[in-house]
Amino acid sequence: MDPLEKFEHQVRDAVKIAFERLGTDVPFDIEVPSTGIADFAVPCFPLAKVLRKAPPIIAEDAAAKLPPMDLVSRSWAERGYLNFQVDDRQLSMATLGAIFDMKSNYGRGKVSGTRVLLEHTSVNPTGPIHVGRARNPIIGDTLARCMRAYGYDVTTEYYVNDVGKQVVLLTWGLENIPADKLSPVDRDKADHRLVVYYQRANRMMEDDPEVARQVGHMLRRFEDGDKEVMAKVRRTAKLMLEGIIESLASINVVIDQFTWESGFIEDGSARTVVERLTRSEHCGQDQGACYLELKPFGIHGKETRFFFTRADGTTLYTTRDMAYHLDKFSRADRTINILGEDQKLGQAQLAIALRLLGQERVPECVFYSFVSLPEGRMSTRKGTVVYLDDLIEEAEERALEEVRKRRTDLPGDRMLEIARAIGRGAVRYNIVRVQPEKPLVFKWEDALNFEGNSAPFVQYAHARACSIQRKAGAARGEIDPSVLTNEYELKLIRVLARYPSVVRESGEKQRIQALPAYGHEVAAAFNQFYTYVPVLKGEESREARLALVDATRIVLANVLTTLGLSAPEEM
RNA sequence: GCACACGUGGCCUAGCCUGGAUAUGGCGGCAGCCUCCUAAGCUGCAAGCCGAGGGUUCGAAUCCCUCCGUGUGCGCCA
Repeated sequence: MDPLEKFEHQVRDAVKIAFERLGTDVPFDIEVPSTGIADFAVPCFPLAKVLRKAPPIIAEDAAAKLPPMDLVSRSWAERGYLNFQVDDRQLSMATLGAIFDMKSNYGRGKVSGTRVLLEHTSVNPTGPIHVGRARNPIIGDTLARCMRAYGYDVTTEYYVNDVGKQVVLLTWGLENIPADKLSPVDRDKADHRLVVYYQRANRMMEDDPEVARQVGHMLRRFEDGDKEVMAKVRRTAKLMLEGIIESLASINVVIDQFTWESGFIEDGSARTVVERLTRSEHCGQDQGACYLELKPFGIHGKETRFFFTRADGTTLYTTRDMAYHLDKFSRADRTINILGEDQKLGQAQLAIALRLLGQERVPECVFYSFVSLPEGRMSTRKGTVVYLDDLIEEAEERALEEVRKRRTDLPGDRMLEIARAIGRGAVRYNIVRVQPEKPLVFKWEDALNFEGNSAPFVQYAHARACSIQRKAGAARGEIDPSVLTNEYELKLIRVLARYPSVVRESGEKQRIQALPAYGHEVAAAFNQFYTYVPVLKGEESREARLALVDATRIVLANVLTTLGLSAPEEM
């Protein structure tokens, strides 16, 4: 339930009537002025041509022809715009009414029943997640939450890459490298314990042709479908995955399902894709390897051929990915992939190939730019990586310092709990607040920012609201919103009223960065209210103000939850 | 070379899809605010040819074209 809806409808109806009285029925826009000059505005410029009059005159004329509106307190013409200010009392009642009716559901859209399969993360199980890759689960999980809030039936999925040289190499390393030849493990966690084998195996393969031969042999057995090798590799991937899942859990990312790449080899569906593609008129062969010529489909570059088998007939990653997408289409109405920008060409090729298979559906993709370090690109080999686990640990430690400074009264475990909420939240918030397609340079000072536009800023406002409520004691009876008349109260109410439209923006249009921005706006409006308007000593306004605090608390909690952040009751 | 993205005060960023009033916030800087609900807060000040140039339009940060800069891709890798 959107409290602003009925106001906008009334404005629209009234403007339609006014324009008709001026002799036109051209469609018009209603906008929300960014300057805050009015609640709604209708630009009259497009009518100038039709009515052969200057826009300011049209606005004046139309303003004079507006029918009476009970939800609007003021309407006026200004610089070619028709402006409207909604009635404060009506708005307060509608907004607080909607929030108290819906509580934790305030802002949610209608349940649509549309099944969405959202694939995200899907990092190769060869090492711990580093902050470059961490953009993926954070964007994916936040988008999933936003879409659920808007009413979609969302399932998240991780596509586990347990096929190919990387995991085979890691598996070889686990079997053949004695523990005493390894560099020390920096963290007692499955992925960190295993990655040293991967790094070591990589070096050994480069230096020693015999190792390369052994790994090559293992890979061939794997691709021939050797059950023993496949099971071994899968076990390795599973082990690594445990560590990755643990890291994800620490930033509140939970994945609903895991699909294993090797499954598409086992069940023959990758093979079926090959057979069907081979029948395409665009299919060609180069020394036994099959490809599609994609030049006619707008693919540019040095290589326009899209290979889907090797010379020995075995399938490639993209072939299996096609089988995976056909499987996804059978399970959901919409499929969304969160991918790094390096996947763009691959996805374009995939989309064309799927169409050649007769598929009308194509996956929707959200691409994000890479996170780099000030000194350049992250690379596991060069050791220029920051692991997500290290970032989280650092964030929590920094947060704990801050909590200790402020709250000497709390027991240690409570401090730790709050520090966790803050540290982890700060990490997520700082990733989602910028558009995915913008490049991101990782800087500790930004990632650990606890003030201004940050998660702790929003969480702090929530904690303040809770604190007032704790001190207020028993709940009130009926409240009269018409006593909420000062500028801080009204500003806050106007912000709270917009939440449903922000959920629509982030969930339907997939612009998740709108949500943290809105959270900041609510918190800022509340902090101003908090500074200048006494609540507990609010005398005859006390009950109404307590209701406003409660409404704000509900909205802040809803925003935080949808962002995957916790809403601490004290900080 | 070709393709795709990004370029907004010293730094980071919203707005771009769907053109409209004075371009959104934050960090940093400067100056203030705690006998009163948690100062992770609040107030004020300084700081912008919205990468450059052209076009479309009554009107362009927003749409189109060219150029410059940065990133990414163009494997019988995954």
